[in-house]
Amino acid sequence: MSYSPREQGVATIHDVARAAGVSRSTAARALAGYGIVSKEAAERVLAAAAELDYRANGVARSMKTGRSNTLGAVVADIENAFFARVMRGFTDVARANGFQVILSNTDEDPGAEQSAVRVFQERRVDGLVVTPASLDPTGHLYAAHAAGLPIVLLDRRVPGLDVDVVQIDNVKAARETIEHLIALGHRKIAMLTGVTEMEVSVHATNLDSGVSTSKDRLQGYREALDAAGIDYRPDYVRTADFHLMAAREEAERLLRLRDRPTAVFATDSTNALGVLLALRDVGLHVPQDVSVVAFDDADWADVVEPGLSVIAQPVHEMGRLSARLLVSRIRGEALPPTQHVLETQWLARESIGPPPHRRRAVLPA
Amino acid sequence: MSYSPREQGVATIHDVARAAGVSRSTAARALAGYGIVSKEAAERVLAAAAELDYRANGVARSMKTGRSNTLGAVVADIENAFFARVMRGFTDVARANGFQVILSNTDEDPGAEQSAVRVFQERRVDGLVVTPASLDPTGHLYAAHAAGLPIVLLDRRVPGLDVDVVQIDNVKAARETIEHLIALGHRKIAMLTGVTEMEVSVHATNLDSGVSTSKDRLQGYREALDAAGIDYRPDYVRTADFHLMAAREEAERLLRLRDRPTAVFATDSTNALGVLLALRDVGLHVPQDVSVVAFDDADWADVVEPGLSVIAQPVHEMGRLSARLLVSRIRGEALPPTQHVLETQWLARESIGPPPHRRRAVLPA
DNA sequence: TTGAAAGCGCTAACAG
DNA sequence: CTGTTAGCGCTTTCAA
Repeated sequence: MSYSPREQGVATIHDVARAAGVSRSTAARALAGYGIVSKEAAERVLAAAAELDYRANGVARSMKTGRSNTLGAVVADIENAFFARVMRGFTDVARANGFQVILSNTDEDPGAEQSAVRVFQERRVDGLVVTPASLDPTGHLYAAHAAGLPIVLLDRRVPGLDVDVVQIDNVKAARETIEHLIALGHRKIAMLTGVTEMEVSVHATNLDSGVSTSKDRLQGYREALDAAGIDYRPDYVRTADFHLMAAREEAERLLRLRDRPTAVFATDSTNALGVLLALRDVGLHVPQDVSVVAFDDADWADVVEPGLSVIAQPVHEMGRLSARLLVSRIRGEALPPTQHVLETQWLARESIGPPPHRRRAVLPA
Repeated sequence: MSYSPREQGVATIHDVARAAGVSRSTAARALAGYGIVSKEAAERVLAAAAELDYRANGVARSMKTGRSNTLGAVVADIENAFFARVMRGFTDVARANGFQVILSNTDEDPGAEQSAVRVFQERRVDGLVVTPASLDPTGHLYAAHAAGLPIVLLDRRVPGLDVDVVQIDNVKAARETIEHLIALGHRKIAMLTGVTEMEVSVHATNLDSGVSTSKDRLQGYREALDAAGIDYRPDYVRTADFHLMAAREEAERLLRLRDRPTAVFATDSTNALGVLLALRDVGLHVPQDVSVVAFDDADWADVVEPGLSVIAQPVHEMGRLSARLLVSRIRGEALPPTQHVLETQWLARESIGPPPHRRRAVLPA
């Protein structure tokens, strides 16, 4: 009991070589399948390796080669269906290319993101995919990029960081959605969004310098209102974090406004769920009293009554493309950094309709 | 352009030592904070490290120490909300203890699981959490365990593998759920479940040798029926993989049986969603025509109409406990392997009620 | 309190 | 075709 029990795959290439009666180099060549080895030697090595249950030591290999065959993923929250699906696409492509994926949740906390990036650098990941938690303290991303680490930004941009970005056209998707509601006759359209930089963007003077998903979606919202000559009402724009109960509370506040909106635009599926819960709490009906529309085609969107109209993002493809970009950059196929804008899909279901004809100033019962 | 751009954190401890005018050993001691270093030396080293933006090379450290500070997670499908939440709990505790988490999806494919375990061993992870995709070809888990790698089984057992297991009492939870339906008057109770080992277990003669979540749930289902003197009907037990459309199709088949069940028990939230979709397709109402109950308290369970009654698993705690067990085992606090059975919670909502009084042999319209 | 030196297991010239 | 050799960057005795 005096050794550590952590002697998994205790056989080294040295042991294999000795058992096969060859040198370490020959054993290495036979095992990793490079260089030239005679058939008999290779067979003896492979047999010895099987016999000893040899596992190559990936750590030693990484140390020597400088590559870890590992990709780091820094996501906001793996519990959010959007990120879970994106990661699924990402890991599939990564694995198909021989890369493992290390995962880190930031919970939208820039500090957590910073330390995750640092740890990943120390681990010598070969590339990094990040959904940046903020615009502001991004020095760590610049530094990592400057140090030569391939980075892909997923879902969100960072100003001035010249790397590949995979996202959708959030401004356009939001604008078109709001235009759609306006065409139906709505003029009192509220928006429930995540916290990301909202505090900044709501008060920002120069919106078109904006980045970050929420900021873009807010901009699209405002553009549509502007074009229709509808005044922007700050009290119609609420921010919740990405947790269901927070969304529900904010939504309820929205629905209890004296001048209640006739439509609510939720920027993700958790917020949408919060809106639906709040509508029930308050006793309002969709779409007769309030129309609802949201980003992301959650698996339940077609099961709730009425079906939720959504802007579907190509979640898997966003993950897959991110992985492909990272892999090709790691392989040195260095194209100039590009912003990849994927297409969204509008899925019209039953949760939107014309606004109620008569304004009701008070809530039912 | 002749060097690789992959020179992140190019400064080594050697560079830091030289810049600080000390030896590598002293620099190492100062940086990692062990041994004894004079105050001035430490200060010079730290300053030099900051100046050079030094990042310790974790790969080299792992090579030397034999520890990677990394935990491997082999899960069936990160897109499934259950696993996503479990992983959230797991990564939180792992990170709090200084471990990174490497993730691998198996998609319920034993081959993928096997190669994932192999890769993790090669990467020299310090511990492994696994939701085994099958009972059968588990040689790789035995081998890894025998080689001294700490392993925790999550959600599912494997016969004879003497390691910590974190799960709920699936037999009991299923039995009580079915008993509840029987108490309401149901006698025609169907079950929609995942593929895991169902093919085996449905035809197995010796069910109580069973493992695997689905098998246990099936057993609980059968025990409840037996106790009530209700015959087991194979046509009432359908298996779908964990994808929504497959679940929907199987559920529809169930609902189109001539002798339609009056209640459906779904073993996870995706299957539950499939049942709800199928009910709508077929034009049946919950709970008047059919009662529905499922495992896992999905975030939408309270938003659909009527609210879905569920058996809630302590998802975060399952992940957190798995991580705690792994960490303490890695630290050598070796308790005997234990099976940790966590409590479920029955959340009664509106999706269950008494069966319809009159049997309808044909479907509406 | 510090430095020299050895070595973790592997890969990759290079020489044979 | 095969073996020798020299490290990758770090930690850790062991002497000084």
